[in-house]
Amino acid sequence: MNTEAVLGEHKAVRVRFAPSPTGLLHIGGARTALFNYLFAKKHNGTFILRIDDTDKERSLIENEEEIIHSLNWLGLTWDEGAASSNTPHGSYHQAKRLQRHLEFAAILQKSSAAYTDSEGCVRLRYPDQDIVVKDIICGDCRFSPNSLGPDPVILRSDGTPTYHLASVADDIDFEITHIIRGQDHLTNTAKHIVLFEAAGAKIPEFAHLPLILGEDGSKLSKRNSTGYTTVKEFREKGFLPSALLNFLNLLGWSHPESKDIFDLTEAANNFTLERVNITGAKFELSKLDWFNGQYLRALSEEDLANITLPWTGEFRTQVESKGLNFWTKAVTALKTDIARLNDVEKVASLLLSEHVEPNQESIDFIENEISGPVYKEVRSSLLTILNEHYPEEGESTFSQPQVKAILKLVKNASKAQAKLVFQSARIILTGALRGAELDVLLPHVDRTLIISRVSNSRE
RNA sequence: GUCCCCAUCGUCUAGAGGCCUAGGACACUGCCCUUUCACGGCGGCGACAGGGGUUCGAAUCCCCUUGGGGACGCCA
Repeated sequence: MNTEAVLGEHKAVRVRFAPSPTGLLHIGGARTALFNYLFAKKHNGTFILRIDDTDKERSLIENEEEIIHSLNWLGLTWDEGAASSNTPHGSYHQAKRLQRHLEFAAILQKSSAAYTDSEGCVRLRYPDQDIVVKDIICGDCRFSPNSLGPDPVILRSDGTPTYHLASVADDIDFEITHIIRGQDHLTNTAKHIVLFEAAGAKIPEFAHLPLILGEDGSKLSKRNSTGYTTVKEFREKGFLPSALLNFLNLLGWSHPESKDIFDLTEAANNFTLERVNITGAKFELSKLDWFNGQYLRALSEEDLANITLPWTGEFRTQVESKGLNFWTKAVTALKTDIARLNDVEKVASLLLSEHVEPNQESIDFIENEISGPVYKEVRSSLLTILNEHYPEEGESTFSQPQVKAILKLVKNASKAQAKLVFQSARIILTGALRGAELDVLLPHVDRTLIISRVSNSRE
């Protein structure tokens, strides 16, 4: 049971990602979509998007739109299915395939593979023998029918199909060859195998992916209070799709050459289900932050400017009026200060504010009995020195050598430790103890702004 | 509770009997670069859950214990 054997049969690989629009796309779903995508690409197969909207009450069109938006944002494009122009099998929305599902249920009832219960539901009848799920990742899992709970409902008392029926019917009709989904579906798969057999259909290959766990070690869900879990949230927090994808790719899979940073093409070329782990993986945000930094810093100047511009927030108009050239140079110089895109507004503020509010760390510094006096001294000497210096002819900003020279004068005007002097200057000019180098930042800030920051700073 | 699955550094993982005094990445930390932060570079800390087997030899195979997770819906 391995993919090589399947390849040997020269059967065209067809996989599907089948989200339910009862919620948004969360990262577990995104990882499932990713692995389906990679498997399809690796085998020159077809990646299909199906919308599992059999729960009429809770399925929302907004959710469906957001799921599709998220998949597109990630770049996980599908070859066939919902929201695609390629739809050889008709609708890929389960709700629209009601007739087909009812037909399937009727066939099952006729062959007594299913029966109507006292409540009016149609249930699948379990066989007497154990059901074995043959899984590429998990190996063989044997279930005795009575351990799977009551016979699964396939038609509700109102006559509508449930997930089990609709999913299997569509997997058969869409000629799905490999079902790649989360391990939480393992027992469902046992039920589905019964359905496939009752339908006389070929049973697809299965691969159950390890679960992505929250920091507390339990299944990551929307209810998980720690951090964010939906792709939408990651997008809004300023993560790059490339970084999120790379991070997700390494949750349960490893590159054969132990590479850490690779794109979708590289992953697809090397992807095999045999390299997928069986153990659940905890999600750790700090690693995602690292990936984000790596991808952000690898961006070209042009891409960096274009991607960061919409994140300038309240400074956007000002940035745009100063021009793309200004922004490109400034954001490139300050890119080591950006971890997530929502840090960009802070960077814009450092370039354009007349006044900077010191953060708590800085206030402590100002109020400290050792550093406080240095701060005061630096503040007044900075004011004096700046009043005597002007940018070169025709410029509104100091050049980097000028900034360096000014800082040197400030440093020499004090007998205090260089470190304290520079930290003081940093607080006065940026409001923070940490951040970009002053001689990198200041050449992008107008002299008038610099002076007003100093005079507006705390005394 | 019943059934299924799992178990290598704090985290993600490499590892398919000797190449393992267990490798990499994140995090943490030290040094260098920097008259300040970061980025970067070079180091450090840090794991085969426990116990029995099998074997000349086990992180790797088997069993038990313990621990963890998942599933048991007219949700998907």
